[in-house]
Amino acid sequence: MPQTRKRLAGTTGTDKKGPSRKRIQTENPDGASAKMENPSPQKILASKNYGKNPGSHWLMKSEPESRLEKGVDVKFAIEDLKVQPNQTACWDGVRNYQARNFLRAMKLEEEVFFYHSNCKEPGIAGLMKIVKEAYPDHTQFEKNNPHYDPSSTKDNPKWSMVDVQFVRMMKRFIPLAELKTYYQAHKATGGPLKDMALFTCQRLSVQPLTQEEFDFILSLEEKEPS
DNA sequence: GCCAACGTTGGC
DNA sequence: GCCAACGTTGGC
Repeated sequence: MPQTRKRLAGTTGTDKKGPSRKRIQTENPDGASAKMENPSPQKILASKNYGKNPGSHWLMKSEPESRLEKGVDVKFAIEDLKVQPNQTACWDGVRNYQARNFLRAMKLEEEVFFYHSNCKEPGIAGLMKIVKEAYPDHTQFEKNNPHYDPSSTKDNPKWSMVDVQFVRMMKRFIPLAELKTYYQAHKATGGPLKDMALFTCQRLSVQPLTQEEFDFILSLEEKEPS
């Protein structure tokens, strides 16, 4: 089993600091209209049975550039997946409940966009598929792992992972900036990306896509970069 | 169970 | 390197 490290979402926050508190709440820049009309990300995700049906599509984020987390490099680019034995790796280290629940909903053979985050050019790099459904993430029990969770027990593991296999690179890299342009246009016109989780649930590292979102993004491969 | 503020995410 | 956004923590 390949041991790979991916950047994880979420905060386990196992070691709490001292009692000092000083952060001030950030103010909404446009003052008066503090309450947005937008439905909450949770409502959006809940409203569509995302991830509940067989044949769902997904997007998972990973960092393609080196970055140390507790002294361990969390870099994992699509090129790193490609050179694993069987081009397969376990997607470990997810420490966010919503993301974990999506991992647990994933079914064999479902397709997943490999998204490069926290890097020079963020965006969708390629396609992979689920080759093993959710099982306990071993890194939660490893004291020296950056994603060690002392609150989890082997009897009742908190965190799950899946195995993914490389399918192919995108015919061209689909940059975040381009997706965002479509998202903003579609929000106004009601196009396929109007609720895309990449923008409505910005910090979610494992997220579902509708068939329409998935198909639209694939169609961008054939288009000129905009 | 509320909610202040902490710490992380991740684009820019 | 900055910092907005936001999920999580923990005092009360």
